[in-house]
Amino acid sequence: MPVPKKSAAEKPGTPPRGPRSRIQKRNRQIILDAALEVFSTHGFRGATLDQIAAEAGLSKPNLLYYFDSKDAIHRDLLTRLLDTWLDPLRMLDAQGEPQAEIMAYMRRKLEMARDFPRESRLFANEILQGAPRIEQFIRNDLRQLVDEKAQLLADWSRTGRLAPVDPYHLIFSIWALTQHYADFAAQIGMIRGAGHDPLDGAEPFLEQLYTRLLAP
Amino acid sequence: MPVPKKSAAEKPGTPPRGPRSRIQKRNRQIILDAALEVFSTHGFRGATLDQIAAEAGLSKPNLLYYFDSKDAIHRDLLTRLLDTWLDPLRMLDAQGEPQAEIMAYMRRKLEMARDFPRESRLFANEILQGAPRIEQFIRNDLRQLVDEKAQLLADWSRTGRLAPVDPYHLIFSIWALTQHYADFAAQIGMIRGAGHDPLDGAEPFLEQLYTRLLAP
DNA sequence: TTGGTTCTTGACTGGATGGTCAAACTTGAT
DNA sequence: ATCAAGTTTGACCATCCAGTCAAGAACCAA
Repeated sequence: MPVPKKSAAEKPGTPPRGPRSRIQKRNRQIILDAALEVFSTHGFRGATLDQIAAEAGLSKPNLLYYFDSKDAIHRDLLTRLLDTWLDPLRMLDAQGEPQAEIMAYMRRKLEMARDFPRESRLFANEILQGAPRIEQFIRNDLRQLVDEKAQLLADWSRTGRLAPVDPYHLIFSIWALTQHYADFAAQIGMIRGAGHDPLDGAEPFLEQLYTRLLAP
Repeated sequence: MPVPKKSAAEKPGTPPRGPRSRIQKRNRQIILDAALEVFSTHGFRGATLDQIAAEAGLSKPNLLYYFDSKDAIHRDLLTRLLDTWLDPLRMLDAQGEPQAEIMAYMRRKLEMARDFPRESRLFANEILQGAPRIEQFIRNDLRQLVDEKAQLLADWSRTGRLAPVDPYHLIFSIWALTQHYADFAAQIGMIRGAGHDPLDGAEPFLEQLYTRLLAP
C-alpha cells in the first residue's frame, strides 16, 4: 500500500502557494522589474518573453517557472499598479482647505510621475489600447472615486471656497499635466537638451497655474 | 536579337513611381487609413499585417504590393503626420496680441485632438517607445521651433505683455492638456459615461485656465 | 476583340515567439 | 553526508508573422 506523498505542489511546475522562499521573492521581484521596463515601453503585444528574460538575466523557462504566462506577469504588474494608483486622489480631504488640498494632490501626482515613470507609461499604454484589461477597474473603482471627489470640488466651488470651475476637467487637467512629464519624458528630454532633468521647473509652473486658476 | 522591353517597373512588384493610377491612390489611402487605426492602438510591434489587411478589406500580399514592408507603411504614416504636426505652433504670430495668440494656439491643438485622435495616439505611442523613429525630427525641427517660440513667449513676458511664466512649461502644458483628450479618450469616456463626448466642456475649462494664467 | 499592363491572391518560407518537458543542478533540513 | 524539495535550463513544439512567388483576374488602350 503506497503511502501518498504529502509533499509537492498541486500542479507540477507550479510554485508553492503559501509563504515564498527567499529565492521566490527575489526572483519574482527581478522578473516584475524587468517586465515593467519592457511592457512600459513596448506595450503588451510588443513585448517578448525573451526580452524580459534578457533584461532579468534569467532564462525564459525560468521566467515561466515563476509565472504561468506572459499574460500573468502583465496582469500582476497592472494589479499592483492599480492598488496604489488611486491613493493620491483618495487623500483629497473634505476637511482640508480647498486650494491647499488640490495643490497637494497635484504635488502627489507629480511625485508619482517623478518616482514611477515606468508605471505611468504602463498605464498610458493600457489606455492607448482602449483599456481592455482594466475596463472594469475604470468603470467601477476609478469612476466612483472621481464622481465622489468631483462632488466635493463642486461643493467647494458652490460655497465660494474655490473658483467656479468644472470639477471633472480640473481632475483631468492634473492627470494630463503630471502624466505628461512621465509619458513624454523622451520628447521633453530631446527638446530641453541632455543635461536637463525633464521635470526641472515643472512644480513651480504648475503651482503658478493652479494658484491663479483656483483663487475664488 | 531580342528587343529590350521598354515597359514595366524597375523592380518586379514595385508599383510605378510616377503619377499613380486611380486604383493606386484609392488603395494606398485605404491601407494607410487601416494602418493608422491599428498602429495607433497597438503600437508598431503590437500591430500585425494581417490585422491591417483585415481592417482594410484587402489580402496581405496585396498590402505588400502597395508598400514595400510593414515598416514602410508606418514610416509613411509618421512622415505625413509630422508634416502637419508643427503647423499650429508655427502659426503663433509674433505680431499678434500675446494672450490671444496663445489662446488660439491652444484652440488649434484642441481641434487636432478632436479631429485627429488616431494621429495623436500614433504620436503618443512613438514617444512612449522612446521616439526611436522620429528622434532626428524632434532633436532638429521640433526643438528649433520650440526654442524659437519659447524665445518669443519670454520676450512677451519680459515686456509685460504676458504674465511672467516659464515659456517651455507653458508650451508643454498645452501639449499635455490637449493630447490628453485624444490619448486618454478611452479612460475619460468610461468615467464620464456612454452618452458623453469626452471633449464636452474642455474648451471653456482650458480658456478659463489660461486666461487666469496669462493675464499680466 | 486583342494583348500588354496592372492588380490580386493562394500557397508557401524562414524566422520569431509563447510555452512545454524531462533531466540536471542547488539548497537546506535532518 | 543524505535526500527530497525547490530551482534551472537545453532542446523542443506549435503557432504566428513578415515577406515571397508564380499564376490568375481585371483593366484599358488600340
